[in-house]
Amino acid sequence: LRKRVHSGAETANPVSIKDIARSAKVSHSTVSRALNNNPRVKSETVERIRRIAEEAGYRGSAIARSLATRRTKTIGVVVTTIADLFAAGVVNGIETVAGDHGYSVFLANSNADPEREMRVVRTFEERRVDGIIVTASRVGALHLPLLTRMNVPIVLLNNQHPSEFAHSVMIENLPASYEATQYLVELGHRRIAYIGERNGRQSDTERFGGYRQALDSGRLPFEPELVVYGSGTPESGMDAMAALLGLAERPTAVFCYDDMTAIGAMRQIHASGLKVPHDVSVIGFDDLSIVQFSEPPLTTIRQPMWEMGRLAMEAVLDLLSGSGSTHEIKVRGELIIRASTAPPNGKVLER
Amino acid sequence: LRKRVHSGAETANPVSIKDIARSAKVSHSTVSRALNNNPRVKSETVERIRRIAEEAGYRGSAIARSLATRRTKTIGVVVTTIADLFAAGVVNGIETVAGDHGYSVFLANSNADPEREMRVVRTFEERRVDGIIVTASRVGALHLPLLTRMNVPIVLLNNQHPSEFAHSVMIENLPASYEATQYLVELGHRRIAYIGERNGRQSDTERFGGYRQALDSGRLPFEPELVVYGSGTPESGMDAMAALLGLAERPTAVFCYDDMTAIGAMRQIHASGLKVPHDVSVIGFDDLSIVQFSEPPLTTIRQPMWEMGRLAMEAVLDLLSGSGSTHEIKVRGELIIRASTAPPNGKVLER
DNA sequence: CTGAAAGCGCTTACAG
DNA sequence: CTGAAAGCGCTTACAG
Repeated sequence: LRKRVHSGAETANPVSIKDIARSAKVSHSTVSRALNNNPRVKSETVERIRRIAEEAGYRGSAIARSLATRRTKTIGVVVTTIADLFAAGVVNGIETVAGDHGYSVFLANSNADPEREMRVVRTFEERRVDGIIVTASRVGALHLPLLTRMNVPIVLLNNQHPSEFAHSVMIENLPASYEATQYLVELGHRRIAYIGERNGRQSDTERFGGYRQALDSGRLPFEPELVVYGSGTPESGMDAMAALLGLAERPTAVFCYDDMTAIGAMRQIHASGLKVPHDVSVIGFDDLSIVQFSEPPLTTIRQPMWEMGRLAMEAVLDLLSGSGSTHEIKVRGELIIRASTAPPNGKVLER
Repeated sequence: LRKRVHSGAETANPVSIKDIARSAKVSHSTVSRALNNNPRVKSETVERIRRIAEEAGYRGSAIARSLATRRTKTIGVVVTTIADLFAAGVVNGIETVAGDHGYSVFLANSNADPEREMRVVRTFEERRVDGIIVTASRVGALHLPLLTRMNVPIVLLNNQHPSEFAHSVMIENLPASYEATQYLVELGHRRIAYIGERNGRQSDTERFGGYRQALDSGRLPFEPELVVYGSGTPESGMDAMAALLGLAERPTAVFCYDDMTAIGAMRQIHASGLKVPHDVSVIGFDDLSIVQFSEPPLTTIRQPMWEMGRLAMEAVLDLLSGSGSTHEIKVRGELIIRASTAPPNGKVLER
């Protein structure tokens, strides 16, 4: 059996509206109307044309339609990297509802590289995307003005600078972090650390804020030495945790900027011969699908990633329908209690 | 500060080639040539036109260009779900090299739903993508004939049915699985289990094949009761492991279809009060970025996901350049030894 | 209910 | 080196 190998050169032309007009002995205008279910064309004609189109394997050109209608039914999604369960979850939500509404999504990684970011903006402009969703990326901060120029709806998801130019979907960082830290306080912890994210900007500031407020309302002193920074990777979480474990008086609990950091923190604790939660309790943020299977299963704040993606896409759709609304959607996180948290030194909580 | 809220209705037209032709007092043909660096146009003219275009914020329409050139510089990527570290890693590789070559990627989730799969195929046809990459999806199996009809290069990545219609990038399952299992044999294990993936088709068959061959060459009997099936999720890995632990004589080691299954298996072992690797050694497959931080860090077969994505995209580019080559790319897995494997009962290996 | 015509914004032979 | 013209495959007023 000889392989059917495609070569770029031999592309055969797909059948067009004209071809089927010829077969049906009508004008191509009529074909267009029939295929678009225009009520003005006789239903028999519609049927006949559809049948012919079907037989001919006709597939309308979205390109030509876009040019004529000036709508591409396309949205651009930019993420720092898709190889990250948070971004992937969000994109999954976006793509699913986009598809349900006849929209296709262009996915672009920025890799936190300014040049790539510029390229992405440019590409989306040239592709004439109808809308843009930016997920937790620096693109928003740096190039929002450029994106804005395109005059299409832009929705920022957990982005650092929800400016006056764009709509947004954001997790409510502060109350969630407050709740997480407060839970540690209630368990009886007195030395609670925070491992932040150096490049987390507003998200980090807010999560830190919730931590700090919970300490205050628990009447615990704020100890600067208990706040260290990573970069949102397990490796950096390990380093940060190592620093905390090296303290004269080490913390008995640590609240982490995100799950990846928490996973690294747990690894470091174990590598140091200590146990989670007996020696150190750990809380993450995100509730990535895997952390319920970590050892021990991780207590964390759930961010409904898929839903957030859905909300962002729905905001775009609403804006495209001409609604003049402003979308500033706040999503609540939820504390999910698992086995990585316990009273200090494994003592049972009393009161 | 009043928010600038975009409404779908008010879209302003971007500046076109005609607008800048008017400013430059040349024909739009000349503008087109200048912008495309056609050597026939006088370099001063080119410069002047470029400057004007720059000032006017001109951004050429990829839509119009696609219609004229019949090339969209677009490729369609279909995955079962992007919310999966394997798919996400592959897509990251694809998108990065696509972007480097001026291609944009349409991402579509099939969610293993036949209707969605059909829709994806249809969409890619209408969008006139220049090429398609299908990642570990049933789409390949079910709708390859439909995709083939489009007459564009199709590259299957770890797909079940690399048929005669498409090009492929695949991990070499058998030697990798053989190596993993053989490693367990060398450690001294005599009862080695395999947790497969019910829907894994060819991949599962091959990984099982490697397992089986390694048993043979280690002169170990094949015990059907030591082969159980999950579905590639941690939950299913837990169930499968529970079944193995319930055996009269339980295995001392288990080779898993993938890392997600292995993570579930480890969780179950720990939940049963046993230890990895002391009581049961575990090996996964994939080397997802997180498993080096699992407890204990997971021994696994590394699949170079990003590279595989790159290779798939490069194959598409090669085919688009008119090469008549056939691409059947085999990638070798690599055994990464970490702490989830040890001799049975923690005995030190002797010999 | 249907057709002829114009137009969407480009590219590219064909002339000069 | 540059322009006029045709065409890519659709949609959509405008007529009838």
